[in-house]
Order: sequence, then structure tokens, then C-alpha cells
Amino acid sequence: MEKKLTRRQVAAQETRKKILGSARKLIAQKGFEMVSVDEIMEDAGLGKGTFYTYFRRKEDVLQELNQTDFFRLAETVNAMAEQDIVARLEHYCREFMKCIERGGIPLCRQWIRNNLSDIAMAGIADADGSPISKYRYDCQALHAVLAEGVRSGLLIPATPVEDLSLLINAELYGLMIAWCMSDGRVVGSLETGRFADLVLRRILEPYFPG
Amino acid sequence: MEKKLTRRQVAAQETRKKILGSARKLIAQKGFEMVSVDEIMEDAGLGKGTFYTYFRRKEDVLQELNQTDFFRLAETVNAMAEQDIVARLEHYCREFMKCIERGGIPLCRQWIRNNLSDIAMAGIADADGSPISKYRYDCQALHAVLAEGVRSGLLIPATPVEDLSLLINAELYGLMIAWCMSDGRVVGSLETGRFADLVLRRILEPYFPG
Amino acid sequence: MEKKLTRRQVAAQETRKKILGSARKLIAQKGFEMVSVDEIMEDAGLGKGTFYTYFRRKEDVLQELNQTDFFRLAETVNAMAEQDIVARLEHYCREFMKCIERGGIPLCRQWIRNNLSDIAMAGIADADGSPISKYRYDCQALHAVLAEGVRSGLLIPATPVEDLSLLINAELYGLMIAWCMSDGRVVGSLETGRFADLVLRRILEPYFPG
Amino acid sequence: MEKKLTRRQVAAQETRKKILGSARKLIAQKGFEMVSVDEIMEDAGLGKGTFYTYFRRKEDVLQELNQTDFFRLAETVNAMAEQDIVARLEHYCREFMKCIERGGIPLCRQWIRNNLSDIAMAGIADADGSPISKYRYDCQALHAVLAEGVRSGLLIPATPVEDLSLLINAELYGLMIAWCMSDGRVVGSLETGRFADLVLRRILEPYFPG
DNA sequence: GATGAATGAGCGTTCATTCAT
DNA sequence: GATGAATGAACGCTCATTCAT
Repeated sequence: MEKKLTRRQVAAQETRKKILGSARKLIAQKGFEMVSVDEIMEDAGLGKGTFYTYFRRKEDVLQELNQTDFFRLAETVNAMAEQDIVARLEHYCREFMKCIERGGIPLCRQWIRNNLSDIAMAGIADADGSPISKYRYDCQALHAVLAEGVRSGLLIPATPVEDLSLLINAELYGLMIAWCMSDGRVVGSLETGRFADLVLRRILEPYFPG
Repeated sequence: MEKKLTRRQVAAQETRKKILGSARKLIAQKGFEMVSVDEIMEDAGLGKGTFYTYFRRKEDVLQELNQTDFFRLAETVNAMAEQDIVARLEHYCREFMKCIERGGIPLCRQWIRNNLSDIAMAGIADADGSPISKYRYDCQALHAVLAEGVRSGLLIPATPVEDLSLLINAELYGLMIAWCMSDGRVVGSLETGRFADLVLRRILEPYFPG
Repeated sequence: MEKKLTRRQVAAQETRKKILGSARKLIAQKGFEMVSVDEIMEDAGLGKGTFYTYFRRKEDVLQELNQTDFFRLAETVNAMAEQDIVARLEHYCREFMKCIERGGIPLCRQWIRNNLSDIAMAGIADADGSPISKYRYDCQALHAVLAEGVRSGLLIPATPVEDLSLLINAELYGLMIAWCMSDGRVVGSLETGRFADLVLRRILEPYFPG
Repeated sequence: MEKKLTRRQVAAQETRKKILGSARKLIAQKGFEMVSVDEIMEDAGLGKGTFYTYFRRKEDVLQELNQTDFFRLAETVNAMAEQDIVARLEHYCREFMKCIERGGIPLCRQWIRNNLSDIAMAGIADADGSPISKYRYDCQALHAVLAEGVRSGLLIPATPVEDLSLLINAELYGLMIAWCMSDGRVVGSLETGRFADLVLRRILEPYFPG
């Protein structure tokens, strides 16, 4: 019976959502430190003081922030359990790239800037349900794919799952950063297929059975 | 004999170093934006105004920090022309990692934030002498190593030098960003040797002659 | 019935007035650039930050001062349509002088400094409603008085309205500047009546009918 | 025998001149408060500290500053004693206008900004030799012309010399300021001859003898 | 006499936070 | 619950001035 909310409580929830919405939008645009409480509340169409009805300190809003729609993909991989391991990884990598390209370079840059620390994000959680950073989440996603590969016999038991997931993830993040730093020249010139052939397959090859 | 410095000039150089030292230390501890000029100068045991004798804006100290200490390595590789290609690349990668670790995570984060665009940096130039971004410079450095490998017969002519240098560089940058995003857990746990074995060697193997 | 102000709004208006009052006083005493925001707010008995609740920049208070108090007179003349032409001009001139004296020399100096260019000012507009500079506005005011004089037969049709309004205005502005440059000695010693007799009447005389 | 200067003293005098020269130039361009001691000394090609060898405070330099070449004309009038009084005044006014037009509007604006106070300027002095402001000097020049007119019988003894010189000067300064405030539109449209006819002659007429 | 490194008070401005309404 | 006026510490930065060399 937790659903009986007074009208006031409903309104309060709405207000809270409005604040979070504006905060998310502005922080995505300009970064946390460059957005003032004033700005957030003005964008939300609320009085400045109202912020402190819902959050004790400005920082608190960060913890409540979901990741942006940008950059949410790990599910796609889990959704295709039947394919072979390399195909699944390739798919993952390709989706990853599409995902960041979809948002555009400026958004990607901002995302990196905002996520350079290991900050847990509401809406992203590990197996236990405790919120973790997007980076860690991605590592775990790759880890899961590889571990599943081992369990299903597509990869030999000696596969260094930990290291490989980390390295593959680093490569992906590295391509992302290269994309930003080269003003977009990199990823365009290097089709992801090339990456799969040149790197992914080579790295995994030693761990194919037989 | 351009070394004739008056005692005052020597003292000034020392002051400059003191400031840079304090700045590096504090920025490494707390991040650029969280350190005030006051703090730096107090740490350095100097008056606040003195900062502006040496730097025009607070930001300038960052650029100086990046250029002088953090992240300058490409020479090390050129300096060891006789070794075999994989050893040289390994060395390069190891130095790269040492380099960024030396500066500390906050400095590295700051560097990334400041270099997410393809901005040419004073003090970094390509073969023609025109200034380029650090990112491009690193790509070219790797490219040169690989091209030299092809020329000297250590790699077969069909080696996709362009793509490989790009991918290896992306891996390095990816490890750098992973290092920041995992609050330092990544690179510590993965010895660079592991990276060389698991990735570098595998990627290059198909292009070894014979 | 737009007058319904909450108590808070009234208090805010009062605060605003307090700030403007202190600013006016101090600027009149010491000149704009020699008064700091701190000083103004201390004089007003308010916290420094409160200044920026009411004004975006220190300069804004000047513009407000100029618009609200110092130097707004043209209406006075329009309000006395029935009098004869010389009396009206005399009145205008006298009010002009009172107006600038009321603000004090430093404020007047500051006003001149800020208005040496032909910059349109918010709150001042010509017949069409487009904003114009205070200088132009004054010229037009005099022009209107003289033109009205011609229309009503107090001045002959051949009156060079354009030139005269310009010259009379120049004389007024000249007295203003003389007042500043002589540290106030000028206008005090020369009663405006004297100006009217010695200059105004003489200049207009040829254009009286009959 | 005050001429025996050691070489050092000569050099010092030169240094002093260099400083004053740079100060004059820069202050004319930007106004006293907007020029820093640093700027002056850099322009002079001297070390910053040297300023204080010659001046105790920054302000002291102001007192030593000559007026700029802009706006020095009163002599021209004295040089033509034989003409009739109105012709001489007309000439004076015309020269005055030419003088300010020659410098251009920006310089004129700057000059006004810098001379809004009654600051005595080295190089300008009254009959006693004590330095006075440019404004006062001009008043006295006009006063002298009129007084000479009275003495020579061109004007009747009852001529209110004091008031007239002040008013005529105000008109000139008024035209100057009008010129600036109208972005140059005023004086161009109104030939000075017009001013002489419409104002000057009318004002003086009552004091012509006979 | 000339220098320029060092200084610190002071500037205009921002902004997270409080609290009476 | 919502508000916005009030606050004051802190910021980056300027600059007249001092003084050891």
C-alpha cells in the first residue's frame, strides 16, 4: 500500500522530476561545475530556494542523475545469446560505435568530461544491484560475454577473461577518445569491421578450442 | 654560452619551479578547478600576486605542466633504433604508461578534458614543423616506428601500418582513460607486460616475415 | 490595480532604493570609478552580494541613476504650453541647470564621460519611439519648443529653428561642461537669469514678429 | 652656470623625458586611470621600477604632463591685435573649431574625459605664471580679447566682460561636446560662420558704442 | 641610476546556501 | 511546499608600490 500519495506528495514528486530533468540536461550540456543551482531552477521554472527542499547540497543531484540516453547499449548484447562468441563481441563493438556516433562529437566529449571519475550512476547497477559507473558496467558486460563464452565451450577455460575484457573495453574507449581528439576523422576512416579483423579476432584466437 | 644567468634570473627560475611544483602537487591531489591560485602560492610560500609574474592566467600553468612533465615520451622511442620492432613498441607503450602515471590521475583527467579537441599545441610539431595536437603526434610516432619496421624488414610490406598505428594508439589512450575512469584500479592491476603479450604481439604477429 | 505588492516586494523595492541612494551619494562625492561596490553596500548597510541581486554589473547602477534622477526634464517644458516662448525656453534652461546641479559634479562628469558617443539609451525615445541618445533628445525638445513658437505666431516663419535649437542646446551643454571643468565655480557665479538675458533673449530677438 | 650637468644627470633627464612622453601618449589614448605604470614604462622601454626613481606616486606624472598638441590655439588670437573685435572673436572661434576637428572625434572625446576636472596643466599658465587648466586658460583668453576691446573703445565700458567671455566659451565648449555626442553631425552641418552670425554678433551687439 | 621580482590590498563578480515569508 | 531576497566567502585577476641587487 505504498501507492496512496496525497495530492501534495504527487506534486512534490513532479517537482523533483522537473529539477532532475533540468539538471540532467544542463549538466550534459555544460558539465556539473559549470552549471549553477540558479540555472537549473530557472530552467525548471521553479524558485531558486526550492532546490534545497529536495537536495541538501548541489552535489546530491549528481547521484540521482541517470546516465543520458546517450550510451546505453549493453542490453543489446545480452539479447542475442545464441550467436557465436566473436560475432557477439563484434556486434557489441559495432553497437558501441554506432551509439557514440549517434550522439555526435560534442555530446561525446561532454560525456567523457563528466565521466572521467569513477562515479556511480543511478540507473546503472551491477549484478548485486549496487550502482556503478558506466565504465565498470561496460567492463562487466564484456566480462559476462567472455565468461559465457568459456562456460559454453566457445573459449577454452584458460582464457584470461578478466584481462581480455579490460583490454577490449579499453580499445573501445580508446577509439571513442580518438574519435573526439581527431575531430571525427578516425572512426570514419577505420570501419569497425577492420577493428574486428585486425584486433578482436587476433586477440581471441589463442583461446579458441581445438 | 647562453648560460650566463644573473643571480636574480636564477632566483626567478627557482620561484617559477616552486610555483609549478606546488601547482602540480595540488592539482594532482584535487584537480585543477578545485585548486585556487591562493592555495598554490601559499603552498609555494609566495605572495599571491607573484603567480601573475610568471603566468598570465591560471590556465597557463596547466599547459606548462602538460608540456614539461606529463606526457612527453616520443623521443625515448626514437632513441633506441637498434632494437627489434616489438621490443621498441613495448618500450613505447611502457613509457607511455609510466608517463601518465607519473602525473597522477587528476592531472591526467585534466589533460584529457583539455585535449578532447584536435587543438594544436605549442611545442609539439610534426615532421614539417607545423604544430599538431598531442594525439596526432602520438599517432605519427607509432606510425614511424611501424614504417621503420617495414623498411628494415622486420615487418612484411603488406603490413597495414596506418590502421595498426591508429589501433595501437587507441588502445593506449583507452588504457589511459580506463585508468582515470576506474580511479586507478585498471593499469595497476594489469601490468603493461601483459598488455604487450596479450595484445601487442598478437596484433603484429601476422606481419612478421617468414 | 497593478499595485498589489506583497510585503516582500515592497521590502525589495526599498532595498533597491537604499542601494541607489548610497550609490548616488558616494558617486557624487568621489566619482564612479573611485567607489567600490563594497563601499556602496556597506553604506547601505547590506551585504556585498546583495548588490548583484539588483544589478548585473556595477555600471548598471550608473545608467539607472542617470535615467531616474539626474537629468530628466523635457517633460517639464511640455507641461507648460500656455506660456510665451521665451519664458518657456528660460524655464527649460533653468530646469536643465537645476537638474544637473542636483546630481552633483562627479555624477555629471561621469554622465558626460559615458555619453560622449551617440549611444541610444533605454528609456529615451523620439516621437517614433525608437530610442535615441540623451543629446538628441534634448535637441529635439528644444526644436519642438521653437517650432511650436513658430506655429503659434510667437516667432516669425523665417526663424532658423534647426540652427537655433542646436545652438541653444550647445550653450546649455557648454555651461554644463564649464561647470564641471571649473569645479562648480561657473554656474554658481552666473545665475541662469543672466544667461537668459545675455544670450537667450538676444538670440531670439530678431525672430519676434512685428 | 646651471648648465654644468654631469653625463649621468643628462642621461637622467633623458629618461625622465622618455617616461613623460610615453605617459602623455598613453594617457591621451586611454585616460589616466586606464593606463598602468607598467604600460608606461614598457612603452618607454624602461624597467618598471625606474618610474619610482622619478615620481613618488603615479599621480605625480599627471602634474607634469603638458597638454597635448591638440587644442592649443589661444596664441593665434593674440597675434592679430589690429583687427576689429568681432572679427577677432570670429577668428578665435573658427580656429577653435578647426583645432578640435583636426584632432578627430576620438581624441576630442578623450580630451574631454581627461579634462573634466579643473586640473592645472604644466605648460599652461595665467598672467602670473601659475599653471591653470585649459578651460580657465580659454576663458581668460576670451576675457582678454573682450577687455582689450573695451580698452580700445570697440566695446562700451559697461560691457559685462566677465559674463560674456564665460558664455562665449561655454558655447564653444558646447559645440565641441555636441560634435562628439552627435558623432560629428553637428559642426559639419552648422558652419562656424552661421554661429558667428546667429550668436556671436547678437550677443555683442548691445555693447557696440554709438 | 636602473631593474624587475615580489607583494598584498583591493577589485568586480559568482554562487551555494539560509531563512523569513 | 515554494519562494527569492540576503548573504559572505571565495574566486581570478590587477596594479601601485617596495626593495635587494
